[in-house]
Amino acid sequence: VKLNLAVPADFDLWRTVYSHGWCALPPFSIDKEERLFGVTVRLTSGRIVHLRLSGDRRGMLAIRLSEEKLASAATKELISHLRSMLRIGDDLSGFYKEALAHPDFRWVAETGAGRLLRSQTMFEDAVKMICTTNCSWSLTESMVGNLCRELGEQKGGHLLFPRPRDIAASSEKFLRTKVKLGYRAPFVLEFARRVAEKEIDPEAWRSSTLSSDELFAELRSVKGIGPYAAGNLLKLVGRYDYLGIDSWCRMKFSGIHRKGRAVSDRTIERHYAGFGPMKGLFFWLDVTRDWYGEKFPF
DNA sequence: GCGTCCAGGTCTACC
DNA sequence: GGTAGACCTGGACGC
Repeated sequence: VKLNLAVPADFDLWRTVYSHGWCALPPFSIDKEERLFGVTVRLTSGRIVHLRLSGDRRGMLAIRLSEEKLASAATKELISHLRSMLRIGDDLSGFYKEALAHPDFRWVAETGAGRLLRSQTMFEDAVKMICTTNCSWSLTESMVGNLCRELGEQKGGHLLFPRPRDIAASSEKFLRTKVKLGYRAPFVLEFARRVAEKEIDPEAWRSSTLSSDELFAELRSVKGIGPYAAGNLLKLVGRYDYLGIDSWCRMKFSGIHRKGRAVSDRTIERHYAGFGPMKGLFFWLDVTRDWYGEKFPF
């Protein structure tokens, strides 16, 4: 099945795909030769659908589905997930207006940058974020790949991220030795169990009416989610008032603004303090600016 | 080949 | 509320 989805004029598929590292982790995939973005989605019926997207036409997304047929309700659900993952409904016009006022950030509006790719669920985003902490990117890829292969599902060679109950049914030993989560294993297991038992509802974080400070505190109450992880998860629910600094950002900031000299987080905080509630997005785009000159940044 | 260091941090214990 | 030390893993680095 082929579908066309209308998107806002300022939406750019590849800027969104390469907004951060998630596009390199399953259930996302990139076909560089065909210039297609792949994603596998689980519908509430349990059906698994693989999509391949091309964004060559401005204002339109061309979608190819792995299915021969799909009922209209299922198609509607699929589109809804896609819009959420690609942040198609996010209104960035205010942000772009503000960006145009900063000479160093005019490129942001011109290139359609600023939509940060997210997973089908907030649970998946949170577990992946824990898997980025205190390790190299290659280890993050290994942990997420192992979670999908060992506990998720597969269809047609396409991996799907495990549900909370799939992880909850495993054990700390399995997560340590097979999935290679290391000391993160008890954190991920406890989080998955609390979500599976409906003690925590990560999906509600996306529409929470709490203030950002309160939501930040709630995210921090999950073991394994510290200031870095909470700050970046807030960005994935559309709140950009925390920076979510890690050593990679620190190094990039130092190269861009301090000639490579070591910088403290307080210095970085001060640098973006004048950017208001969108400072987290200004910060992230600043340190990833060199990605936007590349066809495939990684 | 082997030991050490540290990375896209966080927790706990202790002050 | 601030800080030291421990923590899994694996790749980079020095010897």
